[in-house]
Amino acid sequence: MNMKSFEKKNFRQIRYEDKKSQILKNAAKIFAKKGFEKATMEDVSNELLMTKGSLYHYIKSKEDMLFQCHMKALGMSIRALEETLNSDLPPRMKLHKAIIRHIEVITTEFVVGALRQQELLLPKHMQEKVIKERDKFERIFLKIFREAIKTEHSNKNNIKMTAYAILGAINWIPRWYSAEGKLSPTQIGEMMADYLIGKLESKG
Amino acid sequence: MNMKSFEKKNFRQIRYEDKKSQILKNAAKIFAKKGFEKATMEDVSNELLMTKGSLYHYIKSKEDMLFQCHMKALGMSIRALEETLNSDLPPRMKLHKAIIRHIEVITTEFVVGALRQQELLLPKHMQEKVIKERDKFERIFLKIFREAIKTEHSNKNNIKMTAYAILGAINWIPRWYSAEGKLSPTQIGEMMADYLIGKLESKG
Amino acid sequence: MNMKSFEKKNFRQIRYEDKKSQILKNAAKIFAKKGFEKATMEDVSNELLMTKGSLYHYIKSKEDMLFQCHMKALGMSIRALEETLNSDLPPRMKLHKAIIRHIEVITTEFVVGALRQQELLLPKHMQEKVIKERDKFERIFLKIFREAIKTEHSNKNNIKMTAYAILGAINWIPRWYSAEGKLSPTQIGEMMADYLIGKLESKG
Amino acid sequence: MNMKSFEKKNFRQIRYEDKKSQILKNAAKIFAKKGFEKATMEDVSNELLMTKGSLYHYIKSKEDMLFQCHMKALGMSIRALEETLNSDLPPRMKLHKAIIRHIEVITTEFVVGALRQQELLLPKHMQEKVIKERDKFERIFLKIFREAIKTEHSNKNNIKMTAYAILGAINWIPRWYSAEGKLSPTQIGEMMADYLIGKLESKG
DNA sequence: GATGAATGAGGTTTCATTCAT
DNA sequence: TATGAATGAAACCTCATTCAT
Repeated sequence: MNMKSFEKKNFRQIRYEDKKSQILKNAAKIFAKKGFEKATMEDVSNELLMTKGSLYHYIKSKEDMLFQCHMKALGMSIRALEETLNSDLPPRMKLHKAIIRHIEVITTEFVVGALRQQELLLPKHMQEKVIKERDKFERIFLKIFREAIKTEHSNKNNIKMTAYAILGAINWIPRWYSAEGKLSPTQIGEMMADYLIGKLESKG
Repeated sequence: MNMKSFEKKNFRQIRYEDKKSQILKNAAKIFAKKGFEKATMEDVSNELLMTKGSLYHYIKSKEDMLFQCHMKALGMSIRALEETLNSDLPPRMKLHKAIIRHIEVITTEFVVGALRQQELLLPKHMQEKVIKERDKFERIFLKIFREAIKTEHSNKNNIKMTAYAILGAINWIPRWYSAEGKLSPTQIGEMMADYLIGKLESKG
Repeated sequence: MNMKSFEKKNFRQIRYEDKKSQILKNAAKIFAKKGFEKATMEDVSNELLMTKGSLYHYIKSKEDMLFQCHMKALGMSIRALEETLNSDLPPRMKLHKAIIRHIEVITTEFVVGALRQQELLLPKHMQEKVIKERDKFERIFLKIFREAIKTEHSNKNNIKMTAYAILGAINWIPRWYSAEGKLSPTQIGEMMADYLIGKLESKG
Repeated sequence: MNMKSFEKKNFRQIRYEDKKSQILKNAAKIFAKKGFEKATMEDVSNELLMTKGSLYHYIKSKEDMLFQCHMKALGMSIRALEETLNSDLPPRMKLHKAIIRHIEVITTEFVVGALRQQELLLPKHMQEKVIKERDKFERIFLKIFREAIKTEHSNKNNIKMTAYAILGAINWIPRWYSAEGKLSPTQIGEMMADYLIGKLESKG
């Protein structure tokens, strides 16, 4: 393979990845809006101005599409969390930041939020991978959380449940958040973080 | 119509309502487990040891079934809330109780929790009614909440958002709650309530 | 279950089996004419004056249909062979009769012949069952054959290969046999048998 | 066109024919293994380490591919037969040789055998040409056959049918022949020929 | 010549719903 | 009331073929 053909191939690969990414983005949007089962492959292809058949160059099946949306979305959430984990902030601030960042992701990027509801619809073997990834997310969050409350005396149940309470409060946001509302995601994040962490402090 | 036939009809009505109720209960269970679209009418009828056709003596359509499940589930939640609202407890305790009761309902009764995810799948005119009912629920909750924190100075955004945070934390529970876990719904309720409104109480 | 409902159920079962049988018969005919893959479910349903969907009350899939055609056809061949095996004819005559009967089956009944070509198209797990059944057929034929030539000294390879030669000559018949031709299946059978085992008889 | 470009073109033509031949060979193999309809153009191109698109430089369509496979295979069979016909052997030996040669071709070369099953799948106008070629094959075989039994008194029906019996016995071989078996194609040929011609002699 | 991308027609299958018995 | 049978719309997916690069 000479230089030219290499470049050419590379170029095509990029085009391919771009398109695939674009497909997943739109698919996620439509799944979020209509629900996975109600959304048809034609809905997705129409939105992208391609034909149903073309879609199948980029994805293997409708379920594969949902699966990849999930993984991409979870990947985003995880990355946001890891950035925060690896930052130089003091533990309490890390938690604060983590909450805000997650809310930002969940409300703005990639319809992450709405997808959170649709794991059920994946075939088992895909579900397992999604759950594994979701667990990874929760593990990181729990780590940040634990460090933030290290000084306080809480039993294990308490810790885990409180963490879930926080995640629940956050993950529920897409159910009532509207992009047209008065508050920006970041503002909501600030207020939520204040409330959710404030609760912790009151216990100390 | 003589006495006898009247009674007979009445008896039939009861049988009818019983059966219908039983159908909805089972349907909800299956919708919760497989998702509305993946669940077939045959799944539902098999579970009830009847045939697909018979189902239609009791319900109008599959969507109607989901709709009624929703309404029944929301009705339960609302009733639990109203009982609390009308009780003689002090405001702070009412909120505490409301949270616990809602968690109990959501984790034990009628698969209420899982259904919360599936409003999307109803046709618009049904969705509206469900949303109206859900709003009713939230209004009552908000009322209890506001009375509980009356003495504190919070702006409107704060209040509503905090209420949503609480509801989110609760409504998310079915996503991680397992009936086989160590903690009972009531225990979870206690701990959640402590975390979510503990500070309020410490101040109150 | 009272008498009436029992009868009713029985009646329905019979109707069901009848219809299924009819479906398989027609399907086999169409598969034989157009080939399995070229034949569409619509072809089959049209021929039967039903809708595509109705077909699926009786069969699980297109492949299932082909599979059942195979089994039914093989069953016929085997039954014809067993009748001959269990008859009181002398061994030589049994073989003679077996050949004729098989030719009759293969040319007249149920398009057995044409199907013989299409095992390939079944998924592996079905193929195995068909092959098992086909082996059963060949075992019986071989038994009849061996008994017919017991007195002659032949090595094992010879015997098996000769049997296959005979089966091949027969199974190939549907490729050139035309129902409009001058000779009836039975006549063809007589002549074939004469040629294929004539020498044996002259010796016996 | 100067000398150089002429040679160049010639060279290209050869390359082209080579590639085409190779494509047909592989295609036939795959058609034989999976069946024409189950085999995809991608199966074929993968086997050849090219892309789907490239295939179309060499063949016009998938059906055209099957067609050419058929013609090539039949051509082989015919050539083998003609060689035998034109040889100096005595008539009886010619028939003997013809049978053996045909078995050799059918079991070793070019998957001829398996293709024999798939004429059905060609569009009518191609089918006709294949049938014409197949008839040519049968005519030559019949000629050899007739000369071999000239001295014997047989009616016309007898002759044709016996010839078909022989062809059937042979053409069925690929259904049970396995390249790993103990007997070589030639050995099988010898035994088959002995049996099939032996039968004839017994009638004389 | 070679290839990745695009197409679209056509196939199988599912399933909510209706209906005659 | 109950039910097996029938329906038909709609969905997903495949794949031979074409085309621009």
